[in-house]
Amino acid sequence: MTLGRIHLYSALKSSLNRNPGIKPTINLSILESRLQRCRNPREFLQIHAQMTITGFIKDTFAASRLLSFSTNSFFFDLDYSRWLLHQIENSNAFIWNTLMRAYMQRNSPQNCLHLYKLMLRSDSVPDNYTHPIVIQASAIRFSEFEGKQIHCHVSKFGFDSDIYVLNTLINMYSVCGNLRHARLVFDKSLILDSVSWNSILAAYVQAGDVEEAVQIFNQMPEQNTIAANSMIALYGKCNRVDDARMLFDGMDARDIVTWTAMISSYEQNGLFAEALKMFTQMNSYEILVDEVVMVTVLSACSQLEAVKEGEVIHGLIVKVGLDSYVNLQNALIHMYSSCGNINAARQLFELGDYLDQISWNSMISGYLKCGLVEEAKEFFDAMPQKDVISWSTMISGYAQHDQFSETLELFNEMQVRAIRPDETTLVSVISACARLYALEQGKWVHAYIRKNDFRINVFIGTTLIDMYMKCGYLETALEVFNEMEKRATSTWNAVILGLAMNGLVKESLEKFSEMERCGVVPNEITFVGVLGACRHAGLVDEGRRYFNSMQQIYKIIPNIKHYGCMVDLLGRAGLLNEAEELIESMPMSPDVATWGALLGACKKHGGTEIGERVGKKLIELEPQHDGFHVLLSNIYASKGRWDDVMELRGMMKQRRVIKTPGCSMIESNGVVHEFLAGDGSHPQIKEIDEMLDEMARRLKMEGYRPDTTDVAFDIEEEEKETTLYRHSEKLAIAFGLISTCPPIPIRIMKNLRICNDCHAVAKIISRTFQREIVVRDRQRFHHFKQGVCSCSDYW
DNA sequence: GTAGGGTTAG
Repeated sequence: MTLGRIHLYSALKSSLNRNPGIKPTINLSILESRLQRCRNPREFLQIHAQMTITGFIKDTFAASRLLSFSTNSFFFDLDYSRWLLHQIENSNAFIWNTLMRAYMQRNSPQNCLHLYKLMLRSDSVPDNYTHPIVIQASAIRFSEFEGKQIHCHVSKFGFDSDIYVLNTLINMYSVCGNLRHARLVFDKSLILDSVSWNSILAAYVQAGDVEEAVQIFNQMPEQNTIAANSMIALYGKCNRVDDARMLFDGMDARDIVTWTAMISSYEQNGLFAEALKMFTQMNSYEILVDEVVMVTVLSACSQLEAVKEGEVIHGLIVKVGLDSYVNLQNALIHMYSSCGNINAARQLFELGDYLDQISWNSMISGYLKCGLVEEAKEFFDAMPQKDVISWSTMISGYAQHDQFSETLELFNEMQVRAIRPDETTLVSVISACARLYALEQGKWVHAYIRKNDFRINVFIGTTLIDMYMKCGYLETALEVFNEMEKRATSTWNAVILGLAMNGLVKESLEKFSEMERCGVVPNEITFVGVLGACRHAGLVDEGRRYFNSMQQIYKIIPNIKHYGCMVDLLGRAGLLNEAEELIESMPMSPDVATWGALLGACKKHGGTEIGERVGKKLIELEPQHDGFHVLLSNIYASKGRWDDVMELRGMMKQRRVIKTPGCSMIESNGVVHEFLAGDGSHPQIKEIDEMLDEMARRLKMEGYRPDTTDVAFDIEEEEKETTLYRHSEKLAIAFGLISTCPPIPIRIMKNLRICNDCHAVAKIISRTFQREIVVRDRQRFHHFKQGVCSCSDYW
């Protein structure tokens, strides 16, 4: 197009040259009036040709009018203006500035800077307007290197004391993160105006340095609205919403930015209702709303799932004509889908004129939020363009809906398509590995992270620790922890929970002390870990102490999980009455898990009276739950009350309660093998049987007697032993002995809790076969080594 | 020509 116009220009010029007789005159006032009427490139080119022929183009001011027009006209692109600039013989700084500014307006700082270089090589000398433009260009490119070079030019050309130049320099250094230089320019500057103060304040605000920002703000000769607005926003970001509000209340001139900053402060601190209240208040002052405040308020509605308020705001957006902002469209899509109204979101999406990648991605996440995983996948597959976030949204969506195999599959597909995942994607993938116990996959992702230079940030690190802990890889988990530069509370939590889960109770509680010493504030989850640690080791007194200090020192109100831990801790220690009293004292209604803990304790400690009561209650509450029937039946069985056992089994049959079969998994050469109790379906069952016989022989030599107390069937002792003998974990151990070699531990995952007998057997096997055995049951880990278990037989 | 508010996708 540009070339076409230039050809057109040449044609016009030569035609005018061929008719020297009709050489029209042109002067400044004619030029102005003709430019004013100029509506298309042809007219413009005629003017240009005329100016060239008449030599009027040599008039620098006239030439600048021409160029300026071209940069503002919609029918020329800047390549043309640039060509035009090179046609001008007597150009000056104003002309160069005009084009450089035009490049900035069109978001092209690189062209702006390139032009500056050309300018330096030309006859034109930069003026006081030139440097602010190019400094801004390097700021937009976050290029401190370029900015510094221009800073040198500023000195060279003697603009050291131009306040515009200095203020732009402060801004550039602050944007590039060089606070020190920003401050240096500020301090050296002899004239400071409100923009200088606002700029240096902005530097500290951007860096999140509240203390320094407050100091600057207080030193300011006059605290203007712009500065106060930034301070409100900064307070909000630093969780100092009260300070923000105080400043807000003290202001006498508030504009839309002030209100937005305050509303967003509330929002960032989770005070969504307060944010909405502020918005209502703002409207009563008849302040004109804009798209920024609307986006903020819609986000509050999403968080509150306040669809009614969201609809009102939607109406307002349409009424004031802001509905063509794509950001607002997206915020609306998000709001509706967060509130569960996927149809409204879908409608907006389908009717939307201005959609972008975020709109598409928001729809995927909308479907996922509404639990429509398949629809999300269909939408994902149909997308014209997928970016990392599309992939990551879908991948984490699968993970959040417990579809872990799909998570890994989609991640693999991403690899096949050679799309580089980002940290967030990896977090979902690692957590899926943890949930699937897919240790090999998880290790692969860890290696992948290292190989591809991903930063192990807090999230990735914490997830890796969690995965390794859940897979029983303590050392690697701790290695990751030690290598991390930054640790959040959740990171400490992962270690505390993980160590406890793996039976290292002492170490777990030590980590908690270390956390306190490091000044990291524990949260609810930390205490779930700490109390869980106490529970695993039966540390009743410590447990009570932590339970109290959690409330008194850290002001954490115990939740149902904390109560559950305490009930379990007390119950397992045989303090059945105290456990039951604690349940009675709970402010919230106890859940099934809490009663279940008590029931388990009753089974362990023969608390038949409480057990029967609790068991019956639980069965009433959850008639389909197999575990409670089994526990109660075990309680009856241990007392030889076979009639009650039979009755219960009849009831189970009648209610079609299916007892979850014990299932153990073991990974060998990257393949996961599954064994059910009494399972004879494995292709290597013959060898497994032989190994089981060998195991039995050695066990006998060790003087082992089968522990049949967990077998709740009214059958002969010998038969009980046979049932025990084929428990899924024993099959898996036998297979592990055949298929893996020392010193690699035999790693087994079990869906239920390990029974007394298998526990005893695993201990002996670990000694007589000189093999480490790691069993992860649904509660915790058991590391068997040299005849001892990490749980110290307390579980 | 320089300075302020933001979220919407994981």
